[in-house]
Amino acid sequence: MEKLTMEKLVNVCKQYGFIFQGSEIYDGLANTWDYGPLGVELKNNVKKCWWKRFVQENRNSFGVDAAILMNSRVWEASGHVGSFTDPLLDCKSCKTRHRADKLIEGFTDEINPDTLTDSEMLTYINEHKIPCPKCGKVNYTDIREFNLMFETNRGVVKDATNLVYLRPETAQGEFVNFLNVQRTMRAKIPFGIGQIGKAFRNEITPGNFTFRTIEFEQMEHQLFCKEGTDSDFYQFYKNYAYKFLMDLGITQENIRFKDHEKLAHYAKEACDIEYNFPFAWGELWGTHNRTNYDLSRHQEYSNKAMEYLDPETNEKYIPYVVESSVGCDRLTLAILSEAYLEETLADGTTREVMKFIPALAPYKVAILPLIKKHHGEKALEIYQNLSKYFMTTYDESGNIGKRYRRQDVSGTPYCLTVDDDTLNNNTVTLRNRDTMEQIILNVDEVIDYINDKIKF
RNA sequence: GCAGAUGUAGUUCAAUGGUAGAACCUCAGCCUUCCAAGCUGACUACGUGAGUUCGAUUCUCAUCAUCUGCUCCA
Repeated sequence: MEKLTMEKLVNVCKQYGFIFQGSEIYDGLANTWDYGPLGVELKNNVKKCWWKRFVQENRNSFGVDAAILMNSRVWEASGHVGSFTDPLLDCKSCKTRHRADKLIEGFTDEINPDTLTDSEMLTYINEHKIPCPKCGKVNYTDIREFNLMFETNRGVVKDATNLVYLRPETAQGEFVNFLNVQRTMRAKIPFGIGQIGKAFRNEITPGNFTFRTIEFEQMEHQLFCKEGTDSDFYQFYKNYAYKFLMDLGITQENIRFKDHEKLAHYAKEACDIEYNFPFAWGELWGTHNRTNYDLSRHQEYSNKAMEYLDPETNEKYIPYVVESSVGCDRLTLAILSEAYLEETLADGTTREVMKFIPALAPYKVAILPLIKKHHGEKALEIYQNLSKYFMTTYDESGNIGKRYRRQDVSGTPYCLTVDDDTLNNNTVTLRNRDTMEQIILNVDEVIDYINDKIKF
């Protein structure tokens, strides 16, 4: 089968109700996307599975849902106000855009561009005649700072004193609540805080479908531990993430580890799991050993002790943090591209099918009356009952084969047909999307049967 | 933000300086006891704005969006 193209995937998502362009009737807004009826179910299921694995199933792990708007001093402490900006300049000769700090970095090791102001960087570049990487000329515009944080204003009057930011990452919400969680949950180190939430970045670059968007959802887990145990936990969470992806049905050939060549200033160790998206390999999941950088910074900026008192040794220390961070939208995109198949069946016909694992499937079961006139009433009755337990859909339009195909491309793992036997003996036929096998069940057994299959 | 390409029903494609056809999909009806069958009918489109013109979906410009490549990616 030929490789799935991004264009095809976008089309399928739109056509079958997974993902639509944001604000579409107004010609959209670049890099925003809306999840449709099937997409929101899929994404919610992704979140449920993650939460289960990273919060629910670990007695030393706790969830939070922090506010998107935070005191601006949080972002001063995190470094985002100062350095979440790109110093950009354009080459006037060939119209390419470059980062001033990267130009200097590539030119010399003698000077750290982070210590220079914009005008000093520009002066340095021009004095040393650092050539444009594209055309080799030295003919640059001025440097313009581009801050990736969205800004808004608290209160009715817009001025600098009430500037607030939409959070560019969710992690700070876990850090600032470290003490609250530790105290209220009586947590002992090592313990973790998990969070799922939106973050916002004013990206200027286009982004392959939902891969890079200006508003996105992160699923993050911060493990607070003692220095010395951090590297072991770092290794553990790398593998834990990998295993989770396998369990979601991602194929091994499509993911790989990639260690960061250059570490961020806070990080001791950092590794990405990349996914082989239809457009290219792309970063999906980061595992970072952030040391005690974040909590130390918050201690410094807030003047609150971010220390943990070890009850056994009476030792006080600022914990190390091992972060496991995955983009929910990217993971959902990976799952979508993984699931879509154009399949040739044994009888030579073809079908489009979304092969999600049952736990991720938007609808778990479709109720199909074989003949609308004869079986519709009974089928609706079954629908009403099953929909109390899981997402159930109902379709009475067209012949039975057509309805199976519709469910195939929606990713519904089970189709339940209601026929004369249902009316006479209370049995239904359950058809499996992947194997095409049909089994006969008593209608009362269906809930238990499906609940067992959709367990994650 | 740069360069290139693209923009006609939900989708895939036509035609045309005198406002557009089809197939599939969808919906309704008939038929149908298990994998896209058949019959009848219905709905739906020239991305947006300006200019040229008697008249623009068609030509020009702008804009918006998407795709590909740069660039970027704590």
